Amino acid sequence: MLVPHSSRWPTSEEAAVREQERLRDLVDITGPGPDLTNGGMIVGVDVAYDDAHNRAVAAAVVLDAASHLVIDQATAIGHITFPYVSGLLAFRELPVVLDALAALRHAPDLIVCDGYGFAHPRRLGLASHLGVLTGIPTFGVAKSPFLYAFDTPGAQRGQSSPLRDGEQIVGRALRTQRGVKPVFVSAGHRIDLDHACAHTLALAPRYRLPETTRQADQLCRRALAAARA
DNA sequence: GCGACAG
DNA sequence: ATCTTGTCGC
Repeated sequence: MLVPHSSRWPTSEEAAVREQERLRDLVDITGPGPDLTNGGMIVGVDVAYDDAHNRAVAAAVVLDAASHLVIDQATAIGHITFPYVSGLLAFRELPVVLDALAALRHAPDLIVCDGYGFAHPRRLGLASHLGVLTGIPTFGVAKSPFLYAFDTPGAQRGQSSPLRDGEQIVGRALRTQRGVKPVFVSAGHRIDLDHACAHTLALAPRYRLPETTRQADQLCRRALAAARA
């Protein structure tokens, strides 16, 4: 797919924060997102790290929206150019993620990220950031509540509770499987929270994490292991 | 000042 | 994220 390489990659934390403040005004977390009732492509992205060699490998795996079968996939390897800083994860992960997305045959209809979107100190988590850079609808599914508060959702699959930053609702704790910890969903760009949660639930019929994330996670780990050897 | 802190 | 064995359960 075509990916604009016009994005800026700051090297200091101060410049990164300024870039987030510039991009957050471009985010749109309203609307139903893409209509996938007549088919479509959902892509999951994830990154694995090799700190010893200062390298990162990203994977992008495209699933058919209806069958959840893998129809395309790509990986990319790159140098780590930004440290892990809570709140600035996008600057560490997205450069190599964009390279993996660029290697796909076609542009997907929806991107599922490992992490947050709107639920972020400046409302620009990596999912929202990636959405603004690509123009493609995105949302985030995280494995921990980050900085935010929530009440334990009901035990049944599909039950949820608001994820709160003070009085503001920034996402949702969603139970994708009975008897398993919830995941934390937030809107990224060009799709609202309700639709993001519906997609998350549909993508997790058997496991806690959506199939997109599981496939991308496995692929980038395999690719990193292959690069080491 | 100290600890917490997506991946 | 990553370092890491066995173990309980479907």
